[in-house]
Amino acid sequence: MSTRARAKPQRDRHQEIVEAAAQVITDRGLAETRIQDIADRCGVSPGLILYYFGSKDRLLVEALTYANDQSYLRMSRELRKMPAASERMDRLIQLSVPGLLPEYSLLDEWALWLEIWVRALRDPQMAKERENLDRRWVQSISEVIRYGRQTGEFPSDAADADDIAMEFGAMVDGLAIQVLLNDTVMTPARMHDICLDVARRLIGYDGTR
Amino acid sequence: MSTRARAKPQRDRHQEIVEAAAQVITDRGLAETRIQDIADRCGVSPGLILYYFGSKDRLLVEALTYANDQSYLRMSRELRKMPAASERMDRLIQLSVPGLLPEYSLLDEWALWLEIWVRALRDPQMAKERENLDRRWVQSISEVIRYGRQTGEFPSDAADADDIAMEFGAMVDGLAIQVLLNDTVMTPARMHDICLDVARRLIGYDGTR
DNA sequence: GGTCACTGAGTGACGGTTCAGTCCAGTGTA
DNA sequence: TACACTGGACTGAACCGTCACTCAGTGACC
Repeated sequence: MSTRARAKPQRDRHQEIVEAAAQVITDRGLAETRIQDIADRCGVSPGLILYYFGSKDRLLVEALTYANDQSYLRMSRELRKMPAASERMDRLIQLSVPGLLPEYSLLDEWALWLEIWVRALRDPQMAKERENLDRRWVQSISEVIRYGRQTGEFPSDAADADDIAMEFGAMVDGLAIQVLLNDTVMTPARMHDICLDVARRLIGYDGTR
Repeated sequence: MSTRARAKPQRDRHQEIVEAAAQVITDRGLAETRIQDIADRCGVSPGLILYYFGSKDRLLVEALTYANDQSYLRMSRELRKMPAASERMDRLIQLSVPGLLPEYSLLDEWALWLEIWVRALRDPQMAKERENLDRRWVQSISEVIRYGRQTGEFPSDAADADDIAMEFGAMVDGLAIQVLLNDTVMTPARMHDICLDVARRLIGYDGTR
């Protein structure tokens, strides 16, 4: 019996699998992610995963970059809604602190960065991809700075926007790692304070905190 | 006549295995590290590894913390040799940039940090260990700052030494990740420049660069 | 003789990959 | 409308290499 109708309504399987994979990776970690888990999550056989992606590795890389892509786009969209550069900067900072906002915990997103980094150590394709992804994030910082300088909201006599963005972005990465790993000293609130502080010092605007 | 020694010269096997494990992890990555590899590296059977450590996991955690320990101690020793605080600070910075000094590439050390972080995501013991290790590094930064203030070499009117150290340490982490992953924009030299620059700005001393 | 470091041959589980075959939608044909 | 055929999505089971871990045994030393 079991005249199994095509259970799933024919949506884009490729997409569906990538999303499931990203989910599994955040849940169990890259090293503990099995094809079976991904298959289970979209109610499909392991064979089908390979049918679409050829190998586990190809899927993993795609899932990692896809997930990062998504959160980048979400932030981009958010920022564009704010008219003032200082608002954008403050929001950008909020959206960089893992665990600060209950509605966007970002813990998963940051955990995926760690996985990307480790994989990039030995996988040249991942290394290249990682650089692209990272560049984009730093760019959106420097865009906010330039935007503020253009509108006259930020002073224009400070350092090069790209340099500030790199420096600031690096600090955010370092702090986020600690927060993500549940450091007892570096809490989300403290990271948030530091970021606001440093941003204002580097860019030269004053917040309304 | 003295009794003939064992085939293996009786050195502390425990130690030997931990060192071999650390080596293998840096070579192949945590995920690709097999007991067999470690056994091979110290010319011993896989059984013996388990005989000493009970499980692979226990050995891995010990190896990761051990390796970190070693490089911390090495830096500590180095710094103590320098009389001037500014020299200490400059050396500390040199010893933080992966791939800057040919004699201490530090690439391995930083790669191990990445592995520690990922593991700490899901292993509470590793998370705790990671915090201890990290705290120590940050502390040695703030010690240098306090030392410089004590000797009058650094101004004492700037921010709290611990705060500066955390902030600076976080930035170093973030930059080091990029350098480690062969970023085309963030080279060792550039990271070095940024670090010197930021350190001088934060601490308020002037370098002789 | 007893203990301890150590070996090496298992063993069992796991998990990626393969593959032969099933099911079905669509298409062409009469 | 009925039927045959095709190609692609999908399954389930089997395959097979890999590894962590076990254990019975060995030889050296006290």
